Amino acid sequence: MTTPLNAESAPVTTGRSATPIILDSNGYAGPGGTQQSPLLDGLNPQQKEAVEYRGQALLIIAGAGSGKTSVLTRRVASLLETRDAWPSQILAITFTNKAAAEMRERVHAILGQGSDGMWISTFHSSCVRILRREAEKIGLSSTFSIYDSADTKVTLKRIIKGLDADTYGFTPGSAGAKISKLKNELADADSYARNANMSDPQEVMFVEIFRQYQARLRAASALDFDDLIGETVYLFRAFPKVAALYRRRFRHLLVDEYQDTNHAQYALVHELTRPVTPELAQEMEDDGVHVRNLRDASGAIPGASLTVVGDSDQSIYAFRGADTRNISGFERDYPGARVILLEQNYRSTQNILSAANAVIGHNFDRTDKKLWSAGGDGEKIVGFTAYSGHDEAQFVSDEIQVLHAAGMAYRDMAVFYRTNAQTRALEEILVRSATPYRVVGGTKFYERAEIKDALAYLIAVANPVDELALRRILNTPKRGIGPATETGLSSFADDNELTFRQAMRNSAALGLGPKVTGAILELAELLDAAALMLVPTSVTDDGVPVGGANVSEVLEFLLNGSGLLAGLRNSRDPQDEVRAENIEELVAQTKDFNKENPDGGLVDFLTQVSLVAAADDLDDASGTVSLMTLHTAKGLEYEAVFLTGVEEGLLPHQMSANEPGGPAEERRLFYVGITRARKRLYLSLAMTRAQFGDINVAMPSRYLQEIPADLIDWKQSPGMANSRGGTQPRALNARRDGGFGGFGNSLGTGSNDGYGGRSSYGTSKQPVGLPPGKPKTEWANKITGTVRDNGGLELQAGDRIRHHDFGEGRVNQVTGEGTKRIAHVQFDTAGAKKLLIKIAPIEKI
DNA sequence: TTACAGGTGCTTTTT
DNA sequence: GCACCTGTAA
Repeated sequence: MTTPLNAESAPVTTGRSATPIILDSNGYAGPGGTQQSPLLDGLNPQQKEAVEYRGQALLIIAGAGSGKTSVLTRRVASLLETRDAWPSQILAITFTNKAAAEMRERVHAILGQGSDGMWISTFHSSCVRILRREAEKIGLSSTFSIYDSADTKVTLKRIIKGLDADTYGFTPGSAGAKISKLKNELADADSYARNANMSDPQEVMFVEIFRQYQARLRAASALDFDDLIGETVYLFRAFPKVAALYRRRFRHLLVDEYQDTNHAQYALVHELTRPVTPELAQEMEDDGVHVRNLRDASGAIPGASLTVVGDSDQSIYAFRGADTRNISGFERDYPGARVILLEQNYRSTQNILSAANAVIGHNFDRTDKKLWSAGGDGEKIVGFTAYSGHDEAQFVSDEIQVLHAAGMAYRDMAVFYRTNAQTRALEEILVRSATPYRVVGGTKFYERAEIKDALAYLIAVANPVDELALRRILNTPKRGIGPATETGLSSFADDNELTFRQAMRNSAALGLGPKVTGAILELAELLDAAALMLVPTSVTDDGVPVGGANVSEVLEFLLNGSGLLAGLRNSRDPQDEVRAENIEELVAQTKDFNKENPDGGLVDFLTQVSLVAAADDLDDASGTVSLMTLHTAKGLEYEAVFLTGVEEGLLPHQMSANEPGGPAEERRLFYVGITRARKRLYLSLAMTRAQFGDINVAMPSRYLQEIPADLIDWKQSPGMANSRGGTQPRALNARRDGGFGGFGNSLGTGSNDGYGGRSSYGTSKQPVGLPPGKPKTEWANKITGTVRDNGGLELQAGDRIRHHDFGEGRVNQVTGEGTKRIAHVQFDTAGAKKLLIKIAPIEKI
């Protein structure tokens, strides 16, 4: 379950009066006396200073595993304990809702008292909260919808179709990415148009797409993810008095993961920490807003104190507009800022840290920072080169079982990968080995079609002008309302300046068939009736409305009235049974929501659902292995980490190659992955990887050779590359003394015998490796021409073969063409495998 | 209007 | 390998 939305705290206009102690020129006054606060127990000197420092601006450079969360939490607790702040004066911004919930809990645990009124949430949640309050000021309904990327895509698709913009090469994806990027820079269609080369028809078209997109969102009273930040900045800039109220309220701002803030978020932080001018402060006072005890000698309200925590080495969201200059320019932006470095690592063994340091050291243009641990070297990193993605998954699964047998809980293990597509092979194998696992993020629950359908009903009730939601449910379940009718309704609405919903109510005027008209009216009435359910039946003396239906009641009413659930239940498609169960799960979630948020309304529920992050649905209590992308892994830690797919093209990813700073960002991603591990780290790669349904040969990642050889114990090494040929990435940190086959080498010559490097078994002292030089001779004998197809090996069903590792087996079938011919082999002991004939270590017998 | 068949293109990461 | 799109038949 996700983090409950906090009950709304007191509105700013009635906020409690503030404590006068905001600034302390000497830093920290201390909680009195010589006694050290228990808050500082077990902290090192740098951490202590980070907790106790009092001043306008503080930058904490926190290396991975340096106790950042603990410091941040204690700092908040300390601010409260020393009476430097009331809870309601604190705004702490975290990266995920989960981190926010954790922080809230820990502050509560430390202080044992209410942290009520404190805002601990993500950038997006905080902004929604502000925007819902101030919505009418910027021409929005307070029940505005929040569009996710899928909603954006659908909207853009319609616009592009309407403009025939695909002839200019625009796709919903490309246009969406560009718009998002601009919004992160706080640009809008007009400002973009002013600077664009408008003699370029493509630019003109883009501006038009951008304009129409914005207009559609407006008409639907909707904001996309980027707008949530951008519109809040706009609100503060356009309405100084509104901004002043929030500046007055939030006296202490704390921002986690500052290296991942984009320009819009940076601007937001700036707006919130700006001083209130004497004139404005006076105006507020005249309006009856209590500010006197906050004003300084000049009559102004000084800017709030700002604490940011970050680590540029862990910046992995540049593709989303994150700009590390925000962190590197902090001292320039906030003159007199204090900078504290946390370098001692409390998480990982020294071997893991040494690997991490070595890797990240290859990024230039960074302030050198070396993590160190007092915890000893620990185990070596385990390396494994698999034959295929499935083989790799098998290795991971086997090792998980070994660790588990040795007493490690499943929940303490995690498997990381670069792309979501890699889960397929992993899941297949984990299911087969009955390993309990869960995919964190991935295809998220709320992104499933049936869930989006059900939610669209709720959105249509909460925000009646949202055309997107209405059109989604118009013919779901099937009501005989086809695309022709849908566009008919839409243009009818446009022509008569009606909303889509009003057009539905007036559908009789369209002259459609009685059946279709009836279906449209029935849906409109259902939604109207649901909206009525929400209206409170009475009001208490304090003005609190009572009697309105809660979220689950409305949802169940809609599901029954629309027949959505019944339709799935009665379907003969077995998949629909699962979909029905998912909807039941959603109903259960609304009931949980009611319980956890007695005051929460429909809009609150929808907001919470819109803003869940991948990492939020992590349930620490579940005894399962966690599978997730490297991006999702940030901020988490595990006893044992499997970092899979450490291959060229995957890590670094192919797509990053053209982007400026791409390879460096990929390296940081690798670094983030490594530093998640506490005790055991496994790096694995595959020599072939299935992609887009066919199989490709993969190369070991360049980052592997950046790790000192003595830190890795290769169970199966990719082998030593290549002294001849020379175009391929060079030797990995395989042991130099052994005679490894040349994985990279043989690729370089356009051929491959498969398991060049299989001869090494890491710590094994047996001379299993081929003598140096011998492999070369062997290849020299075998290689004829540029491409060798495993010596021209022809296989057909029925043939017996011998495999280097799997032993003997029988070929059941041969599929594919040319270099991608695949033998489906039933091995006598190793089971069924698919092998790429060209490179598999096999011979016919 | 719906259902289905066949073709196409695609994946980096996410609030 | 799959999701999505398009075109066709009922």
